[in-house]
Amino acid sequence: MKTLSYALLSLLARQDFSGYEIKQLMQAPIGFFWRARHSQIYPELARLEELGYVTHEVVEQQNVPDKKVYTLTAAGREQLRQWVSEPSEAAVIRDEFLLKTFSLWLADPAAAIAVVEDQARQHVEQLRVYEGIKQHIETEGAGEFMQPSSAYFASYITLMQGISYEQQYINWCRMIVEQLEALAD
Amino acid sequence: MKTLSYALLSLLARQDFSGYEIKQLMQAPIGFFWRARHSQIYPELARLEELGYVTHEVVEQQNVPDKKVYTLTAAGREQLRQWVSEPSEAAVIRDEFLLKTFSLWLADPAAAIAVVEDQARQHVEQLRVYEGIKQHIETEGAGEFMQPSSAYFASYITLMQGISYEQQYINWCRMIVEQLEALAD
DNA sequence: GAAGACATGTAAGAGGTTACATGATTGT
DNA sequence: ACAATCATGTAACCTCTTACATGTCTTC
Repeated sequence: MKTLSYALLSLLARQDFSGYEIKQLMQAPIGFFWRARHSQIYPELARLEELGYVTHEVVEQQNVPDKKVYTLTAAGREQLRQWVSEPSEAAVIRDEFLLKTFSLWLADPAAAIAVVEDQARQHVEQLRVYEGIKQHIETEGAGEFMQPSSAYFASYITLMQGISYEQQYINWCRMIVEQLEALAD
Repeated sequence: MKTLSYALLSLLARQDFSGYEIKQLMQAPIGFFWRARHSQIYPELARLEELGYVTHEVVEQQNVPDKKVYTLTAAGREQLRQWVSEPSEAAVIRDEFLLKTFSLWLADPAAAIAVVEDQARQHVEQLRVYEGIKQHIETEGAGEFMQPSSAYFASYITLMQGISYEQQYINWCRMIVEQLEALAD
C-alpha cells in the first residue's frame, strides 16, 4: 500500500466523502503535507474499494451531477490503525529554495535579498492560513482537541507542526536577510 | 531545466567532481534537501554536457577504474546564477510521518508514544550530523563563511536551516509525547 | 456568451526508484 | 571465500503532473 492510500483512508476515517470532496481536501488541509490531484485520487479510491477498505454509494443530486460517496470499512480502519502504529523513516526534505540558498553566493546581494524576502512572504501567508485553521479547531473541537482519542487532537498536533515549521522558516529567512544587509556594505 | 540539473551545477560551481563523487555528495551534504541516485546523475551530467554547461575529461587512475571529472563552464555558471536570482514557489512538505500523526487518534496511546519517540530519535541523529558539519565549516571556512560572496556562507546558511528544522521537529515530537503521557492517564 | 463550480474519469509524459550489468582491488 | 569500495552505465517500473474528455447549472 502506498502512502496516498493512507492519506485517503485518514480522511474517510473522519467522515464519508465523495471523490470530489477528497480532491479538495487534498489541496488544502491534508494537502499541506501530502498532495494529490484528482487524476490520482479517483483511480486510487476504486483500488481501495477492490481491496475492501472502502465502499461507495451513488448519491443523486439536483442541478449538479450525481456523486459517489465513499465510506471506510472496518478492514480499512484496521489497516490504517496498523500503519499508524508502525515507525516511519524520517522524511527527506525536498526544497528547491534550499538548493538556491546553497548557491546564493553567486547572486548579487540585491537579488539575493529579493528572493529570500519573497520566500519569507510566502511562508508568512501560509502561517496565516494555519493560524486560521487553528482557531477553527479550537472552537469547533473545543472539549475534544486535548483528548488523544479524538480526531481533533490528531488534527491539532499535525497543524501545530505546520505552524511551528512556518515560524521557523520565516525566522531563518529573516536571519539571512539581516546578514546580507549587514555584510553587503 | 529541471531542479536536479541545478543541484549538480551547484556542486560543480564549488569544485570539479566526477560523477561518482557527485553521487556521494547527493547522498549526504546536498542530499539533505535534494537527493538523487547514480542512475539519474550519470545521464543528467551527459545532458548538461550536451547543453554546454559542463565539460569533462577522463582521469586515469591506478588500481581503480578511470573516472570522468566534470568542470562547470562559464555558461553553466551563468545559468545557475540566473536560476538562483529567480523567486521560487514555497516547497510543499511531503512527510509520511505527518500523515501518521493526522491519524494518531486511532492508535493506542502506548503505540502512539512509541512511533513519535522513534521519529524524534531519528531527527536527533540527523541534528548531530548537521552539528558536525557546522563545526567543519566554521573551522575550514573560518574567515569566509560570513561573506555573502563565499561558497562557505551559502553552505553555512543552508546548514543553519537544517539545524533549525531538526530542532523544531524534535521539540514538536517531545510536546506530543508529553501530551500523550499526561492525557492518557 | 463566458467563466467557474460540480463531478468523474483516462492518457501521455516527466521524474524518480529499484534492479540489472560489469569488473578490478582491498579488507575481513 | 565474501563483502565493500571505486566507477559508470542501462532498463523496468512506479508515482505524480499535465493534458484530454464530457456535461449541467449558476453567476457575471
